[in-house]
Amino acid sequence: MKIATWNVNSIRSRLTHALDWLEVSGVDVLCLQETKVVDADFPRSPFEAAGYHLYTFGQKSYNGVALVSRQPLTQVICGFSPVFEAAGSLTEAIQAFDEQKRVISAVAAGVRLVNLYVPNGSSIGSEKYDYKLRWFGVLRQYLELLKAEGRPIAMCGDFNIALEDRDIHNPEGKEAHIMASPLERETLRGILDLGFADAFRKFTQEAGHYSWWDYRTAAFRRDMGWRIDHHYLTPDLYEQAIACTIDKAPRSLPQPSDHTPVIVELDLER
DNA sequence: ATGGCAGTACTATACTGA
Repeated sequence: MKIATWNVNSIRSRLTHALDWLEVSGVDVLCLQETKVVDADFPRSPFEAAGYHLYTFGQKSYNGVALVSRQPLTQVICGFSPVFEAAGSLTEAIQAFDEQKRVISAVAAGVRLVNLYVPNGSSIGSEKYDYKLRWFGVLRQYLELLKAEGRPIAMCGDFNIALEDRDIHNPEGKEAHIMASPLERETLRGILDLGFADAFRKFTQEAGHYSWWDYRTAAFRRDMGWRIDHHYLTPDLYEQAIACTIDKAPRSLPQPSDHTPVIVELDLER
C-alpha cells in the first residue's frame, strides 16, 4: 500500500496537478492538506470520474484536509471531537479546535490513517505560536485515544516543523525561526514518543532532502528547502515500510504548490 | 532585519501561509 501526503495550497488551483500525479504515482491513498474549500464546493467529480473515493473536511479560504483513495475507506473521522466524544471526554475547549479543519482520519486495510495539517505558528512567541503548541496538546490526547482502537497507525501530513538540522538547507541560526524552534521540536518529539517513527529516516540519513520550498527568493531553483511533511508510523508499520520517497516533480511544474508529495510504501504482508 | 510570492475574499487591499 502506497500512501502519500501533499499540501496542495488550494485543491481548486492544483486540480490538474493532483489528478495527473495520482495517475503517474499510483498511490492508493493521497492525504491532502490546505484544500481551502468548503466540502460543498470541493471538486469531487473529477476525482470520482477517475475512480477515486473522496473524504473531505474543509473550510472557506483556509486549512482543509481530504483523503483520496482508490478503495473505499471506513471509520472516517473528521476533526478531533468525535474521538473525544466516543471516549466521553469531549469539552468545549477541544471542540473549539475543530473550528479550523486540520484533521481527518480513516481506516484502510486495517491501518488507521491520520492526515494532519499542523498550524503554522506565524512567529515565535505570537498568539498563533501558542495555538500551535496547544494544538499539539490536543493531538497528543487524540492519538492516545486512537491507539486504544488497537490498530496500527500511519500518521502523515504537513507538520510545519523540521525536526532536525539536517532537515533544513541552512540550519544556522534557525532556533529563532518558526518550524525550527527548540520548543516546537521538543513538542513534536513528545508526540513521536507515544510510539511513532519517521518513515523517511528509515531509508535516508543524509541532509538535503526537502518537501517544501518558499515561493519567494527562488528557493526551489536554489534548493533552499525544508523537510516539514512527514510520515510517522507505529512500530508494526515501520517494520513493514519498504520505501519512503519525496517526489520533487510536481514542485517543478508551472504554478506549483510550495510543497511536494512524500510517499511511503508499506508491505502489509511482511 | 526586511521582504520576497501565492491563494482567497473581494474588487483594493488585507490576511494567511512557512
